[in-house]
Amino acid sequence: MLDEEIHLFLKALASEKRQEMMFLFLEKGEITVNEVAERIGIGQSTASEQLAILKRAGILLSRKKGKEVYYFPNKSNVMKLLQRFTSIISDCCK
Amino acid sequence: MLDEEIHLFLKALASEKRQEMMFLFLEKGEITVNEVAERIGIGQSTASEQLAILKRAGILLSRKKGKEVYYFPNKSNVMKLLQRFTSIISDCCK
DNA sequence: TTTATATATCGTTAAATAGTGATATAACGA
DNA sequence: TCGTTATATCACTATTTAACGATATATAAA
Repeated sequence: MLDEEIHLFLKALASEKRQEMMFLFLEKGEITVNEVAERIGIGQSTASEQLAILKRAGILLSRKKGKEVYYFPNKSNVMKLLQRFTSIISDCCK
Repeated sequence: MLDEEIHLFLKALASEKRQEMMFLFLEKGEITVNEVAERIGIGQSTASEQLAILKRAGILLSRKKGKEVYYFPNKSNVMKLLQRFTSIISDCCK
């Protein structure tokens, strides 16, 4: 149907908690796992797992600095996927 | 976070089955509930429920003709939501 | 090297979602 | 009117997803 990449992307965006997470990055640019857990009000392991989902979906990237891992938006990829999805819809559904 | 409308929209698109459904409309324009059930390979009641989710999410509309209900894409609303979402992302995440 | 901290992964439980068959409702045709 | 068909809704079960605490790994600091 939709290619796998877009499917993963849409799935990742479906959860309210993950949407909240995304929007943390608007303010902060990049954030550590623990910071996300605190700000959203979930456990460390949950935050780690949800961030991994966003990363697999092409929405976030991460870099390790010392013992911390900073996550940050993969904005160009998000825009690319959104545009692809938009044009699929736009070209169809006469 | 995201307004409720966009949240619902993204949630509705998360499921593979609902994505398949959407893409049926690319070919056919409008389809009845039973037709959807057959084409996707799910029961009538499931199709009805999933179509209702897509409708609540602003993705489909329906009209009744005799005893059948035809569903069809609410393309203008989908485009509107997609564009709103795109510009939220685009304006952020420096 | 030992201790402390940050993260990821694992096993489990809880909650949300999707699926089914049965049934109610509404419209059509005999 | 009565039977048939299309859909929606309901009660229930199964599947998926999210959450947690415990633990393993890696880095930093004492």
